[in-house]
Amino acid sequence: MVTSCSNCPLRKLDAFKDISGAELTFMDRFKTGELEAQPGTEIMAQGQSSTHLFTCLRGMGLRYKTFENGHRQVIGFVMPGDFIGLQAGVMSEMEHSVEASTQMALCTFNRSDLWTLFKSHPSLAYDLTRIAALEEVFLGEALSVVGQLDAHAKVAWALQRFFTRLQAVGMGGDNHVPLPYRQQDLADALGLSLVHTNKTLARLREAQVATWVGSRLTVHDPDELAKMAHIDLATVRKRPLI
Amino acid sequence: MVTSCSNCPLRKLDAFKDISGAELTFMDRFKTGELEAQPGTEIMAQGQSSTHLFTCLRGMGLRYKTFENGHRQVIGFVMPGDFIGLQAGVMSEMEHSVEASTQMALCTFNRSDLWTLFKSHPSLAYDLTRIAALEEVFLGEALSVVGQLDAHAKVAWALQRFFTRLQAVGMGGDNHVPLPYRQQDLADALGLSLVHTNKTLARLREAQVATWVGSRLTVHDPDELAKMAHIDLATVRKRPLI
DNA sequence: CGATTACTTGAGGCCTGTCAATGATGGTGG
DNA sequence: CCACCATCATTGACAGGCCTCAAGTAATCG
Repeated sequence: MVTSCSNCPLRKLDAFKDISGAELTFMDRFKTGELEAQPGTEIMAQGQSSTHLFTCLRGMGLRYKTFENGHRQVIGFVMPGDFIGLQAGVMSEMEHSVEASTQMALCTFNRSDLWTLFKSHPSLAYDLTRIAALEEVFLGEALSVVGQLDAHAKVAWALQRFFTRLQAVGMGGDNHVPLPYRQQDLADALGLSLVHTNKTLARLREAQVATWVGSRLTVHDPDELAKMAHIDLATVRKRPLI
Repeated sequence: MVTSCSNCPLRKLDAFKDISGAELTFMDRFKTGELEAQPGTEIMAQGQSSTHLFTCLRGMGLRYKTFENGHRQVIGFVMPGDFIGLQAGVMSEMEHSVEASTQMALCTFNRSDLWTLFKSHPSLAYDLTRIAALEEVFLGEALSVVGQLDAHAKVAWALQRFFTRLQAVGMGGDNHVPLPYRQQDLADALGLSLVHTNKTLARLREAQVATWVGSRLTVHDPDELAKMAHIDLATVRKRPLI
């Protein structure tokens, strides 16, 4: 049973931009199907091209790069509404891998239809560019955090981002969200060791600011968390959904 | 005296993709003029929108974000052929600032014409998306380097990237390129202190691998440099020029 | 119920930051 | 023409944040 783009549950959310009826109709043709991915599955692989592009419909995953020496950098976390494979779409291949952390449902598109999208629906093309620019903004912020902040602020920033992003897509209650990652994932995202990440999380827990236990992140003091993250208030942007 | 896009000296370079005559004609109309920027000048400011977009024609600059606590993260370095202001173009505002390090010549475009570009020239829109994706790739790589490598490898990576990128745009001789930045800029890009960056550069110099003195970077041993940078050989991509 | 995976906690060491002082260079004004 | 100042590069000493090593607990699974 495949949900049509017109009935997409994500599109009802406030976090995503509205699009016109004509574009919705195109999207329904653009979408070729759905794909279920099991936890631990690699959805796209670094250095490979792909005939398919995806949008995350349900579930969560992560993007990462691996070095030849075994080190891993988590580039970002994939959540409902995220587009996957833009790099494979407009360049020869992906520069990072994408892996499912939970079970995921993905909308699939044909890469070969992308050019049609650009030719016949410039507003969708514009949205796609905006998505790329948003990704660029996020990476710039991540780079800044990893480069300039200490471990305490790094972890606070990550939790803050998780919280607001997941709230925006309607997951979780008023002071908690699901967070089905491992501490190792967070450590690899922030350029910290697992041990130090663990100890930093413990401090945040003891300070009654945020508690991340068993796939659930509870934020007791959002203001304090944002303050520790050294970020001027979260520019929550409406994002295009493709 | 404004150079037309058809005669753009950059377009002759091997580093940039060719485009069709029709698109060149459009580019000539799209380009509204040129702008000279003096060293130290802020070209675009973090948090502001802009009516103009730019392409770097000559000279070099840098992109950076500043924290409220005064820390600065250099997001990237601007070189000839780089597009500036995509974020301001497709979103409300820039998330980082851009500043001239040397005197710069910039081609200027009207932001309001961007939509026309998307509507009438899908292949240019495609190129623009590709530019955004390339930026994303670079930031992902930078994030990985800053997050995972030690100071020695970080500096080696940066010098390696400077060298190949500047060679690609035809600046410098066969074993040297101009590098008109300050050590502080590099330190802020890599998340290192100025002092440690300086000492690391000294080690690379003593090891006869690369020497960066007085705005000139000389690479004595490219292979060793790439090896120290822990990067599987530099995917040198042709990039779109807009 | 042994094996596996993830989380937790302590101890010790090193990489890198901070502080501080000196040198080198270039621009400016008396 | 030289004293003065500002900017940037260099070098040494010292401290601390974070990493590594190591061991133990908890939870899940076949």
